[in-house]
Amino acid sequence: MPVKRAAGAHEPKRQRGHLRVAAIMEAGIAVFTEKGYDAATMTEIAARSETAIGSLYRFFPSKEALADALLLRYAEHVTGQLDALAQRASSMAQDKLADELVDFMLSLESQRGFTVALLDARGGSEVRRTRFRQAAREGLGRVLRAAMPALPKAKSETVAAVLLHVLKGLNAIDVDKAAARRLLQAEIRLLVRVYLGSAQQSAQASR
Amino acid sequence: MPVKRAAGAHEPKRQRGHLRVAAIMEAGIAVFTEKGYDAATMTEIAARSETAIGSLYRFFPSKEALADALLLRYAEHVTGQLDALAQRASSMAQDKLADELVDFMLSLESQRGFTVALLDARGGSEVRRTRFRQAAREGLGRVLRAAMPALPKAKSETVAAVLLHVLKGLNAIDVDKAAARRLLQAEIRLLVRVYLGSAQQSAQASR
Amino acid sequence: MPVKRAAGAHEPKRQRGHLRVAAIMEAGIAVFTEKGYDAATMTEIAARSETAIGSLYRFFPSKEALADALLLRYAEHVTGQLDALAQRASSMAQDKLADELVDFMLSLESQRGFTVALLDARGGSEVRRTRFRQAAREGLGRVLRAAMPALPKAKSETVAAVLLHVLKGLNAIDVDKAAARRLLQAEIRLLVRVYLGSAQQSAQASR
Amino acid sequence: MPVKRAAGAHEPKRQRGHLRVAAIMEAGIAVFTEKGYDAATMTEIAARSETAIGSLYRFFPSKEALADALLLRYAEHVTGQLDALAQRASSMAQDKLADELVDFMLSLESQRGFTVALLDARGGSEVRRTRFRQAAREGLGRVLRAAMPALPKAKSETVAAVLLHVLKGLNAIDVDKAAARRLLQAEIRLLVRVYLGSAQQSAQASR
DNA sequence: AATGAATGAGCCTTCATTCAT
DNA sequence: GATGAATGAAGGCTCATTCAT
Repeated sequence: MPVKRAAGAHEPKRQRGHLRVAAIMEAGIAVFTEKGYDAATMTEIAARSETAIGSLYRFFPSKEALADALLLRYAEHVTGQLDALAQRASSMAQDKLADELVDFMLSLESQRGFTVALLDARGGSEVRRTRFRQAAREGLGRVLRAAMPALPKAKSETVAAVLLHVLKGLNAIDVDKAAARRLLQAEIRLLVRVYLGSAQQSAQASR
Repeated sequence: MPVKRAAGAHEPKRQRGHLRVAAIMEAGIAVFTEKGYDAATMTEIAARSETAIGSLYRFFPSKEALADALLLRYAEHVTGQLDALAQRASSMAQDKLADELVDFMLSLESQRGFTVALLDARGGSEVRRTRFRQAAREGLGRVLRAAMPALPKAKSETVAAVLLHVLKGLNAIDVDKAAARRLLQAEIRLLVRVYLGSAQQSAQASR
Repeated sequence: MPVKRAAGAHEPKRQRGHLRVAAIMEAGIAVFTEKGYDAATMTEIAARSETAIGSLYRFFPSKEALADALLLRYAEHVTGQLDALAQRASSMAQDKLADELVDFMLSLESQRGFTVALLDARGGSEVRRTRFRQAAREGLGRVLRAAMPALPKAKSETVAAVLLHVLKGLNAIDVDKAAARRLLQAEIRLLVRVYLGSAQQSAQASR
Repeated sequence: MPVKRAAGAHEPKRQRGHLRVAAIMEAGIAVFTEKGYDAATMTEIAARSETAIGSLYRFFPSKEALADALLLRYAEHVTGQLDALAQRASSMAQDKLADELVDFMLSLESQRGFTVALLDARGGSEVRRTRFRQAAREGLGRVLRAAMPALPKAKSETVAAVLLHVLKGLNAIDVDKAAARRLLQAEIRLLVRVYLGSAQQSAQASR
C-alpha cells in the first residue's frame, strides 16, 4: 500500500520513538521501584534505558511527568483488567470472585514497591495519586456491582475502597520469610472471601 | 524552699531544652508527614520549630536520628496502648474488642500520613521501619492472644499482621469528603468485627 | 577536508573539556597552595577557573579526587625529569650533577607551597602523600645509583630521602628578601655538592 | 609571710587559672598534632582539657590566638635550649656540637607533627609562622657564632636557615619502618657533621 | 530531532564564637 | 567569672533541567 509506504518515511522514527518511550518507562519503573521517587535520578533512568538525558526530557518534560505517565499507564492496565473481570463476575460464585481478585492483585506483584514508590510516597503531585486511586476504586466498584447487583452504588464505593486497601496488603505487607508470606497471602484470601460474603449479606438484607 | 531554688537554678535550662525538643519533634512529624522522608528538609523542620539549624543538630545529630527518635516514641506509645488493651481484652466481648481496636487506631489519626512517610516510604533505614512494624505486630498479637486463648501463636502473628494492615486503612485511605470518610470508617469497623469473628471460629475449630 | 570536518564535529567538545580541566587544575594548584588542603574550598576553585561548581564535580568527583589528580600529575612530571637526568648522570661530574639537581628543583619553584599544601599538611589521604614521596625518592635513588654505581641500594634510598629533603629547602625555606633567597640557594647548592661528595666517598670506602 | 597570705586570697584563682591554661595548651598541642590546624576543633580541645568552651575562649579569644600562644611557648622553649647550647658551644668539638644539635632536635620529637600542623600548614596567620622561624634561626645562629667565631654574621644566618631545615628532616621525614628511621637519622647526623665542617672551613678561608 | 556538557539552587552537616544565666 | 546552649555562615556535594552544538 502506497499509504503505508508514504507513512513509512516517518514510521521508523515513530517506531523508534515508541521503542524509546517504552524503554524509558521500563527503566523508570525499575528505578522508581528500587530507589523510591525522590532517590531515583533522571540520569540513572536515562542510562538504564540507553537514552540521552536530553531525549528523555523531550518525551517526558519533567520527573513528575514521567511518574505521572507511568501511573497513568498502570491505572489503565488495572482498569482494563478489572473491567474484564467485571464482565465475568456476574456468573461467578462468590468465592471464585474472591480468588480472582486476589490472584489479579498477586499478578501485579512485579509492581510491588512501585505502588509504594509513586502512590504512597509523599512528594509529587497529590493529583496524581488521587486520580489513580479513583480509577482503581471505580474499576473495583464495577466488578462488585456486576457480582452483587443488589449492592447500592454508594455502598459499593465504600466496599471497593476497603477491599482495595485489603488487597494491597497482599503485596505491601513486609514479611521476612517466604513461608510467612505464603501464610499471609492465604490469610488475606480468606479475609477477602469473608468480606465479600459479609457485603453480599448486607446488600441483600438492605433490599 | 532551698530545694526548689536549687532545682530552679538548672530547671529553666532543662525546661527550655525539653520544650525545644518537643517543638522540633512536632515540626518533624509535620514536615515528614507533608513531604515524606526524602523531601523533608532539616532546614524547614528547624524553621517551623523556630530553632536554629545548629540547635536542631545538637539535639538530633542527623536527619535519620530525628526520624528514628520520632518513630521510637511513636512505637512506644503504640506498644503501651496495645499492652493496656491486652490486659482488658480477656474479659471483653469480641465486638467490643473490635471497637476498641478501631477507636485506638482512630486516636492515632493525628499521625495520619506520618506512618506512611516514615514507614512505608523508601529512604531512611530499613531497620527503622522493620523494627517498628515488628513492635506493632507483636503488640497486636498479644492483644489477640489475650482475647482468644485458643489462637495458636503462629496464627496470631499472621492475623496480627493482616489486622494491622486493615486498621491502618482507617487513617491511610484517602477520601475527599468527610461523609465518605465516616462511611469508610464504619465499613472498616464492620470488617474488623467480621474478621475477628472469623478468626475466633477458626481458632476454636482447630482446637 | 572531510576528515578535518568530521573530526571537528567533536573536537570542540573535547577541546573545551581539556581547557576546562586545565583551568580547574591550575586554579586548584593556586588555591591549595594559598590556603592549604583543608581551607581550600571547591567553590573558590570553581570561581577562579570560571567553572560552575557542578561542572567541577563532573570532572573531579570530590575534593580529594582533585588533589589526587594534581599530585599524580606532579609526580609524573617529577619522575619523568628525574629519569631523564638519571640517563645523563653516569657521564657527569659530581658537581655538575649537584647543580643539575638543584636547578631541577628550582625549576619546580612555581610549585612552591603546593608541595607543602598537599604533601606535608594534614588532611586528605595519607596514601596520596606516601605514594608521591615514594615516587620522588625512588626517582632520585635511580639518579644516585646511575651516578655512583658503587652505592649500595639500601644506602641510596637513605641518601635519596635525605637529599630530597635538603633539595626541598630550596623552595620551602621562607626568606623575606630576594637577596637572602639567593644566598640561601647558593648555600644549599654548596651543601648538595658536599653531601654528594661525602656519599661518594663512603660508597667507595665500603667497597 | 603576711604578703603571701594576703595574696593567697586570690592566689588560688590564679593558680587555678594557670592550671587551666596549662591543661588547655596541652590539649591544644595534642589535638592540633593529631588533626592538624583546620581539622582540630575548639570543642574537642575544651573537652580534652575538661574546660568549658566558654572558659577556653576567656583565656584564648580565638582558635588562632591559641595556636599563636602554643607556637610562642614552643619558640621560647627552643630559643632557651639553643641559648643554653650556645653557652657550651665555644668549648665543644665540632662533631660534638653536631651531635648535640641532632639530639636536641630529636628531643623535640614529641612535637613531631605539631610543627607541621602549625608551621608548615597553610591557613592561619603568616605572621605566626614567620616569627617562629625567625626565632629558631636566630637562636641557631647564636650557637653557630659561638662555635665558629670566624663565621661572619650574614653567613651564619644563611647557614642557620639551612641547618635548621636539615635538622627538621630528623622528625619530618616520613618513613615506614623503624629501621629505616634509624638509618635516616644516622644519615642526617652525618650530614650535619659534614655540613658543620664545611661551614667551618669556608669561615676560616674567608678570614 | 538528538546529544550530553553545563548550570546553580539547594541539601545535609559542622564548628567558631557569643551571651544569657 | 564560669558555663554551655544557641547561633548561622559556610562547606562539600547532588541532580533536575536547559541549551549550544
